[in-house]
Amino acid sequence: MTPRTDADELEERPRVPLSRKRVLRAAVAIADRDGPDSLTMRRLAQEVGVEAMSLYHHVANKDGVFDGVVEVILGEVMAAVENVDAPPPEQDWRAALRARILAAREVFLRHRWAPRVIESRTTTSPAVIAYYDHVVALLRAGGFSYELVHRTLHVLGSRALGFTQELFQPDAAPAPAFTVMEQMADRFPNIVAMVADAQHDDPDGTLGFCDDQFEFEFALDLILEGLERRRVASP
Amino acid sequence: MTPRTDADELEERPRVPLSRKRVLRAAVAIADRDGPDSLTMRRLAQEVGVEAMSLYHHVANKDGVFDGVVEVILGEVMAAVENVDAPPPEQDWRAALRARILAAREVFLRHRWAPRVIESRTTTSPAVIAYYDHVVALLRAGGFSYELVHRTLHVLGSRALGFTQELFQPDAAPAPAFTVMEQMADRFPNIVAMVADAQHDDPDGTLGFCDDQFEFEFALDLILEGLERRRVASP
DNA sequence: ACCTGAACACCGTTCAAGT
DNA sequence: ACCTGAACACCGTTCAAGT
Repeated sequence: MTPRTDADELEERPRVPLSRKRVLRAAVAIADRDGPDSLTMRRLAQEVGVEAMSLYHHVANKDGVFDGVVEVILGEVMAAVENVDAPPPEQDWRAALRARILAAREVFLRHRWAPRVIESRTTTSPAVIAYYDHVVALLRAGGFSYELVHRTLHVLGSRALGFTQELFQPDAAPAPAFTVMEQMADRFPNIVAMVADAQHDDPDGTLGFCDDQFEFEFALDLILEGLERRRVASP
Repeated sequence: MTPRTDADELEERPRVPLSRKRVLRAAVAIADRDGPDSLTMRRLAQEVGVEAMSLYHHVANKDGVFDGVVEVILGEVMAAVENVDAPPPEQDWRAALRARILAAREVFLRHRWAPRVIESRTTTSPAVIAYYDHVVALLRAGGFSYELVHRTLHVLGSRALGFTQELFQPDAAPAPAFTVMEQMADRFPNIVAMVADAQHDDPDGTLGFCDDQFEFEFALDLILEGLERRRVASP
């Protein structure tokens, strides 16, 4: 890739022809800035300096845009995972997988909207399958039977890619005021008590109630431990 | 509830006034039949025999419809969980929670589109929070510290409600033909090998490659085991 | 080959008007 | 109070026409 190409792709000169890659990069940029809901064909066309109908020469339709966006994100995941520094899986599969998952996770911290888009696809992207293919290889190298590999994919689910879709965040509202807590206490007494207990341990709230990274690693390690236990138990 | 009321609600007489409950029940019916994407205000109005604009007297807007749909579904979950036959959590928290989660899961097997709708809500439904409040109470009765309860909610995630959103189903295509397998083998050699191994164990394919219920319980038990281990380890 | 303008069929939602 | 018809501002997508 020459410097000239980069410059042409960044500036919006009518000369450089529209390409699928440029369309998809613009789509990711819009989602990063305003979220995936604001990604419309008209807006995307505007971003690349063209009329909406021109996009259809490079993508089949709007679903095709989202499919392409998933490809782009998984390209970033693959790059992050390949650069990981970890022991070979034959020696320590747990450390090898853990390091890769946490590296993949960093991509989704940069694109927090991406999990939702990936889960919205009706057919699984080949790029996602390719990622899981690598996970299968790693687990096999770590001494897993195919059967246990298969179960592992189900147990990990999207966590293998480095994200979990939380549908309930106890600390969604950052440290709600006491009055709000009192109102909530009627309907959700146990959760309110749990939050109050955590605030007792950390009165300044400096740590934040949910340390996402800590919680992610806690859950991941619990699961990896259970898998190792089953691996050594079965021949 | 008298028989007369039931009849009035089933038939479409102009006499029985529109109500929020009737709107939401119709919304669930449409989603059950054709999926949540086909749930539009105009279609929903048609289902209850009214013009689209009349709906706005009973729901704030389309988001309000989906919020209400989540309420309806969680009503079914609560009913299913209350009828569960399990030991009290003080005696065996694992059996108590497991039975409730599997009961909740049955609701989502009846409404397979519901997980997607629940996860699409930007603010967590109070009905969902109420469900998790019960889970917190159960774990506390089972001897969990508030800190471990909190972590448990993160580890379980939506599995506490009885579903997991799989983004990769190895058997999505039911037993792909050999030629397709050969093509896939280039890109996904390890997954293809895994599927082939499973077919070797079950040549007729009668079991199906992924037994959803089996996989769900395998993952759930692995997690519950890890949680119990941590519960007894911490004071 | 690539891009465009006008148009179509659909949305969610508003508003003033009906009963 | 509850429901409606017409209208508005937006979609994704098609099509025939431009260069």
